[in-house]
Amino acid sequence: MTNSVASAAALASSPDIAPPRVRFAPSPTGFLHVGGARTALFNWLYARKYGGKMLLRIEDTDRQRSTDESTRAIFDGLAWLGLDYDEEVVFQGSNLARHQTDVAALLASGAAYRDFTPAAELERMREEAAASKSPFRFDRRTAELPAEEEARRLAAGETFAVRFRVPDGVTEWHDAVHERIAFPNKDIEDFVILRSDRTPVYNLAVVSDDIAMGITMVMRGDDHISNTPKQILLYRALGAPVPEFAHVPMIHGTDGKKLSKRHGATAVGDYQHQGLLPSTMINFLALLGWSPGDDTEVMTLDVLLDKFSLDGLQKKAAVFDPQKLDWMNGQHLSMLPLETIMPHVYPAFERLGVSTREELHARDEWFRGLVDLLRVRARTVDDIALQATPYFSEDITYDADAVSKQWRDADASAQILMATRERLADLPAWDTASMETALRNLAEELGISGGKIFQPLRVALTGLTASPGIFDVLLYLGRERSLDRMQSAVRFLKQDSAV
RNA sequence: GGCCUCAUCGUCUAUCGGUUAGGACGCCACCCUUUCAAGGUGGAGAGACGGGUUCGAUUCCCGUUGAGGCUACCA
Repeated sequence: MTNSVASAAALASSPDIAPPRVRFAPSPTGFLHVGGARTALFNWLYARKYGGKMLLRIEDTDRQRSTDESTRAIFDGLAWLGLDYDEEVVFQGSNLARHQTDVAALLASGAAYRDFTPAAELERMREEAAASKSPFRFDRRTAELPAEEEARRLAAGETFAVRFRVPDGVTEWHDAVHERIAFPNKDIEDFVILRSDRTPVYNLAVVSDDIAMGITMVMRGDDHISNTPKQILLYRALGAPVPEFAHVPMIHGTDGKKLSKRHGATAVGDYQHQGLLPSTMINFLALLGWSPGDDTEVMTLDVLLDKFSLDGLQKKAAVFDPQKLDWMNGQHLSMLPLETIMPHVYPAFERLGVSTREELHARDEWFRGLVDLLRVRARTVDDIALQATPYFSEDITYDADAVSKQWRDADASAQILMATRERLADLPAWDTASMETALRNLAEELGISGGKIFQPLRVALTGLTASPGIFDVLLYLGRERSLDRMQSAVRFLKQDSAV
């Protein structure tokens, strides 16, 4: 919401908090995952609802796995969904100096210490612990090194990692979705905050950046719950205010396991290319792990914004149901203003080779009318394009089932088709009202039901048994093409009965 | 293994101590109807288990079970 009147109205209903600053912080190591997109959505809704700021931070500190392509996919995905953000995008990798400064401060205050234990040695201890089935916790062997020994090893050029000195006690917080969560500090080991190559580890980088960005509310997946006590400890040691936390539930696949590639499309881009509407994705994702509290289901972004509140956040993981997604897209397809869906329709026609953008624009009014006719019976924009094929291609292929069902008696069908063609050819005007009058009269004269005429005609015109109303089909196909198709059908039927 | 989190129809959810436990997707039937959709009506379908607290528990507490997450000098 960029509209100031609207945001002022939203503010009036906001909780008694200062405008929140939230962030979406994906790591660019794959495509924008639906889970990530939902986290972004909730953050966005929260920021926009309460007049706050939504920031974007790319956590690219893992040089091995981070790619520019992936960063672009995140930007593209957010843009497609219509989730914008404020201020400059922050790239975590460029904050290295600050991260190191923060570690130095922690070292200076005694909140952290140097650990000279070689990685291989740590590995060995971990394996030993695993073998004896006892939990491994760093034994603090280097937590209290005498100053002179430390100086000596430093001078000798020994490498070291920096570990946070976890204090005694219990670390707890009030989570916006889980209420109170507490971790006894004895269960938290002295975790590494700076690697021996002087690069920061995740928890330190996140806290350092969230402090620098002035983040007041951290909303993220609940797989981060166990990172939270470590981060809270870091905030305190750094002398910074601890933000609020909201841990939203995970999204699972149909088998109850964490959503992954096995479950099919998990990248937002996949759905975009399958002809899903962005408003559907938003609507569907919002309802996974959040509820407006009433029975409203099909919603556009502005309605979502109106209804959103932290209270509706769920604790339980939600299963991603592709069937409901499909249904919802069908709802959006028929409910949204035609202008809103048209931009998504043109690319589908091109992608599926049904038509070209130039051709479509050349007779845009006709095209929009056709889309309007088809959208109510489609579930994706690709469906629309596929169903529109008979109105674009020169040739027509008769579906085998359609032929055997509706043209069972070839001679009779040909007779009816010829009579039908004659009446339509004589029509003074090509409009649905005249068509209907003419054909209903014909049916009465022949003493048959309308369906006996409409059904064979539908096959002749589209090759299929399913289509929009038959008069609309005639209208959109046009007089010439309709009459041609009927002629071809008669030819086909006569040939067929001759064999 | 340890720590943390979670638990209402197959799935998404409503319920904030008292309801014939409501809605939606999916499934089935019927209606509408020139077909297919859409729409309408109806149906089958749930409080994991065991203890408490209470006049009364899906709801509050404890335990069990199950599920998920974390457990790196990854993020």
